[in-house]
Amino acid sequence: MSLSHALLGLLAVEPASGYALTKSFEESLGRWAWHAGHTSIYPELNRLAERGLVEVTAEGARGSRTYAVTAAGREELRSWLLRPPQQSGKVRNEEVLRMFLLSALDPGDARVVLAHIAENTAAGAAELREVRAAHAGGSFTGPEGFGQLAAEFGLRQYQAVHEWALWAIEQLDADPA
Amino acid sequence: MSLSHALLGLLAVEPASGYALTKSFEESLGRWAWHAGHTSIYPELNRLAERGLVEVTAEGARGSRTYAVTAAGREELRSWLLRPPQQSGKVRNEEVLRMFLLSALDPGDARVVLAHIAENTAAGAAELREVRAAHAGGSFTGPEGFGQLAAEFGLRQYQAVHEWALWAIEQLDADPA
DNA sequence: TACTGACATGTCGTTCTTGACATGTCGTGG
DNA sequence: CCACGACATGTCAAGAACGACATGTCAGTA
Repeated sequence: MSLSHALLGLLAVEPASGYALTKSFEESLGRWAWHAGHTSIYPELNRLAERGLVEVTAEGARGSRTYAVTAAGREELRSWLLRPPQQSGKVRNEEVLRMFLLSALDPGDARVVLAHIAENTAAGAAELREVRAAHAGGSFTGPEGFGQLAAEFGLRQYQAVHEWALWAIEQLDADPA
Repeated sequence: MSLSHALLGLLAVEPASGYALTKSFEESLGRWAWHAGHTSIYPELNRLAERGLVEVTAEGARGSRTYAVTAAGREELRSWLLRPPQQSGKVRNEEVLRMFLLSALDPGDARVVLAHIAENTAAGAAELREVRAAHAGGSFTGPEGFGQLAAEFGLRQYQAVHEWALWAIEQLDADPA
């Protein structure tokens, strides 16, 4: 299961509580790579702890527990990341699905949807340019690098989709058959 | 559930059997937008038929049934596609997850993974350039357009990730901290 | 004729995910 | 001092998805 690796990855960069991890999923990881709510995260953390891949390193206010990866967890994460990517990874993305199904609409409707996409991706790109600026100048591994690599990735992704949408509108206009 | 809309979308472009839909998921839709196996597709088709969104229009050899969307199904699909995209769409993508977790590796390992990514995306882009060439010249709505829009989308996606990987390697080389 | 591989559809138990519900703490502002 | 919102963790039932298993047809070929 990939959720376990997502958690190991976040904890490998920086120890955190279940609550903090949930926030990470909401704000960055979950928007791009792997969605999960707290109802999946807490039980999974307990399972990882049972398997000895993470451990509680501190307990704070309001019953919070800070988890960190163990040596075994770090090794498991490394071997997963270096494992040759087998084809047929499960992909789920509702936004991309909408784009794939555009051809099912008549050209007028398709133009509307494409215009929405172009607008949203432009807004997203603008947002990420600010994030990137805020993270600029740090090192590229560790917590700093995480933000930078991710922001740059998302930004390029948004730009690519934005340009694709503009291209598609152009095609529709040129070929109203 | 998005699976139902994926099926409606494919059938709206062109009537097909469950088997043909399964192939579509394996070859294009499932690689980019929404993964599903035949064990999800067949029961869902039956459910859609019960709800009156699709219907069997022909029965062929080996017990095959060709489905087509009904007027109600087309309306449902259209309203879903035009619906304002609410934030927090569920995303799942193991490959992207790997990219997000790169910062958890030491720079040497990260370079290896990034090199793999650069290689794979270059190969994927080359493959899609051929697909695009094969689909060139048709109309942009209907079955033809589906292939063209999708191929172009995937190609740009691959290119963006490829360039991101090269950029990331450059950053690592420039900043070996 | 017999074999093989693609075509074609299905069930079933296990596992995963989700949304609703539940509980309690702590800091801030009215 | 009380209310509120953020912090913090959890359970549970319902629904969805996956892998393994199951069955049968049809065309080509050895």
